[in-house]
Amino acid sequence: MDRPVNYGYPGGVARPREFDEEAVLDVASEQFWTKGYAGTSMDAIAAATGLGKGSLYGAFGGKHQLFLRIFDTYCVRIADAVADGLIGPDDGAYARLCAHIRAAAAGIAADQLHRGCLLAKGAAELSEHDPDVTVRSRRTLERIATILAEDIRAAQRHGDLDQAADADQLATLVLAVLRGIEALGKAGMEADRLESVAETAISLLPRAGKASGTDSGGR
Amino acid sequence: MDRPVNYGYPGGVARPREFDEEAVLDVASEQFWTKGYAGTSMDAIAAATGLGKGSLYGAFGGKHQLFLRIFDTYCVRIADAVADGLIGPDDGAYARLCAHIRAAAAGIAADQLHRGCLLAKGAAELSEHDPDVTVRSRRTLERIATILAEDIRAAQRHGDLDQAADADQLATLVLAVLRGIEALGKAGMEADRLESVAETAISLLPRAGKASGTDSGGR
DNA sequence: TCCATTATGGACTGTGGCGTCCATAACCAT
DNA sequence: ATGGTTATGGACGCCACAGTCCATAATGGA
Repeated sequence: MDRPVNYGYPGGVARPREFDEEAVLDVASEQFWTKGYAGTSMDAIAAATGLGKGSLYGAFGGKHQLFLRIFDTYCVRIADAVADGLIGPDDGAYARLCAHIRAAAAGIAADQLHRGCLLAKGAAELSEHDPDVTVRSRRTLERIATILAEDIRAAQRHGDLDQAADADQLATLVLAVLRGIEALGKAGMEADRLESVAETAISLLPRAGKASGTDSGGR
Repeated sequence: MDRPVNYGYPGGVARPREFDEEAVLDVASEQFWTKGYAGTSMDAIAAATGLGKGSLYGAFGGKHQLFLRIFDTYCVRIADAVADGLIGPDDGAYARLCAHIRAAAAGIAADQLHRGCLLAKGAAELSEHDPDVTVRSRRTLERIATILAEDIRAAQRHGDLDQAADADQLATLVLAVLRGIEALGKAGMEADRLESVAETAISLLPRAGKASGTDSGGR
């Protein structure tokens, strides 16, 4: 039940899978994404993939495990995408950051169905009662924040962002803005205002040489 | 069925309600808030209130209508709370804004159960497929944004915030940051980092007399 | 006291979903 | 061909839930 294929078989050889695991995961992912965890039924996945329930449960264990697996790959993919967009030489780090913020806002604004990000959706729906989801979402956000901070440090080294600013704090703020844009988008805010939020955020980033850095940090 | 009490009765007088409608709404609100819309059953509400299903349906119509009614009052309450905190004389407008941001972050950070805001939770769970919820959440955010913008304009008049900044855009950004902090909180980010996001955001507000206003807005 | 009207609460129905079970099928070394 | 092993797929059991129904209760006017 654990190993799908029986190597080192003592006497017999098992029947092989007839379906493409990745394809099934894609279909299931689509369902979870558009209809949420509670709104997606295993029967619907079975129907959409043409699989029988037995195969589904045999291959993935159950609804929760299936979702977790999809959630995992989504988290990795999205963090990888951020890394692809932001990691690079110091020269251009600032431009990459701006482009990333704009692209994120544009993507959310263009998402007519308000599906949003599966990470956010899954966290909002399940995180409260599902520690597995909480752990994964927090780790992913942590990774994204780290990448953002790294890019910000690069921009600081290159002289585009104020050296006095705390890169980690700034990164967390940028992350909050990105998640906030997503939340506003899901709440139905118009596309152009979402994009304007991105522009405003960019315009407030502490450019090098100017004042208003991180000084009177409350606490 | 519409009017609960029969005034101008033609022949008879109806039996009066035996329960406190507000109390039932409070209990139901608690359930929806902690367990979500899909996760809350009418049976659970009936059990928690001691009511029979007949009374519940007779008084509120159904699950969706009940939720909408709770959602409505929550939206009004939260927007009223923002108004209470932010509306006031120009002198102090900036301080009120900072206090509000800090208070929001602190509140989210202190929310051990990560219940978050019913507005955000409802929107995230239902907005995509429920136009009633979409409309209400968008209107509420709109109202909050307007209040924020008004306060920002007051702070500009008083000379605390840069007059050159677009108050509406700044207000939307602040709103995005607030919603973003909430999203990060629900995703499991630590309390002190959430509060540091608030401080960073405050420190980046365009203070009067300093540069870095809304100038090279992309596009 | 009787009546019209509405509230009450629990039984009941219909639907849908998760997970299991099992007869059958495909596989390959012997 | 046989046999041990795993895949397949659909029927099935079980449970939870939204909403309805109805016998009964409470109320004040006639």
